[in-house]
Amino acid sequence: MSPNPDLLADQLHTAAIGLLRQLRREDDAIGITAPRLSALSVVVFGGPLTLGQLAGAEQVKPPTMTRIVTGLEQDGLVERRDDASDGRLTQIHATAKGRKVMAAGRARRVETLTAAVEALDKKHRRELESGVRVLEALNKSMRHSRRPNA
Amino acid sequence: MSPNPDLLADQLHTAAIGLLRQLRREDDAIGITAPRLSALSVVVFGGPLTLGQLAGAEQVKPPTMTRIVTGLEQDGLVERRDDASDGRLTQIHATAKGRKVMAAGRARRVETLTAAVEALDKKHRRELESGVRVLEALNKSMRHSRRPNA
DNA sequence: CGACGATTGTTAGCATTGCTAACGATCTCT
DNA sequence: AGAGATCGTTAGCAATGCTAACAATCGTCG
Repeated sequence: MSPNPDLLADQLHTAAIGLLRQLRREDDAIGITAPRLSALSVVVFGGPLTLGQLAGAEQVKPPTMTRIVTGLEQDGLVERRDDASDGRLTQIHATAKGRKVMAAGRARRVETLTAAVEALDKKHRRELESGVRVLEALNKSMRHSRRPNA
Repeated sequence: MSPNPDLLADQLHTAAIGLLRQLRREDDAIGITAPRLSALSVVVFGGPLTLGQLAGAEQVKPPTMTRIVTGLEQDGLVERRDDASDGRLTQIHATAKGRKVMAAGRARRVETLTAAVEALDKKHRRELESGVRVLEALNKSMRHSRRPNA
């Protein structure tokens, strides 16, 4: 019962991959890809922010975020606005449509997952909740303990 | 403390996305991408199997798996062999190098994650373990409850 | 035995994401 | 004013994922 870190890490990895493969399909079916939905979520709930900040939040390089934002903009979900005080900055604002789509998309995005979670009994659901908490903490710690590399 | 399924599902989704973004970077640094490593894992541990079976196991369409296998083959990690009894089938075998790289890759792949897991105290580690168990069950149930679509 | 249909894998072509490198514009500091 | 830093974009590369269309092979049925 004392979890081996290596094994646990590997199992977590595998489980996360499997989960996302499922969800990606759902997202694709909605007509908005996962990275875009994720970015839109940040813009909608995190208020207007610059492209660089958004890239940082999504842990992606600026060129990648430029394209994602362009896509969202073409779909009318976000808006680019020049910053009044600093001409280099581009503020990304959510549009009304963006907010609407986000609400609907968010609901549908996790529909399958929600159904699966609902099927769990209370005990398992609580276990999952604890696990998610730990997972969130894990993400933060990994994000901050950037090592040079291998 | 009774977890709301919607919220929990969404948090899980977000956490899984964040986790994989981290790990993908590690995988990339190794020189083998996540889908390839995952496929290689199946071939190494799941014995020889046909391309179609591999595609099914990885929940990917055959054309996608064709390219992944081609990549692995060019790296000398797997081998294509014609099936003796059915000329349509292509059996995918792991090479010695493939097995070796797998072992090393697997270790390095979860290195960062392992370090993060190791940093957890016993209580949190056990919570994470329970969560992973539930997650695995969740994946299976989602995989089987394929709905038409939205 | 031969032809038709089903199965398997491949090729071709499209879209998306992710990166690095290089550039233009703008700000800041001297 | 000018030098250097910062921000976003463009360009170009690699990889994944899909659908559509094809070739090859198998199995069955007349």
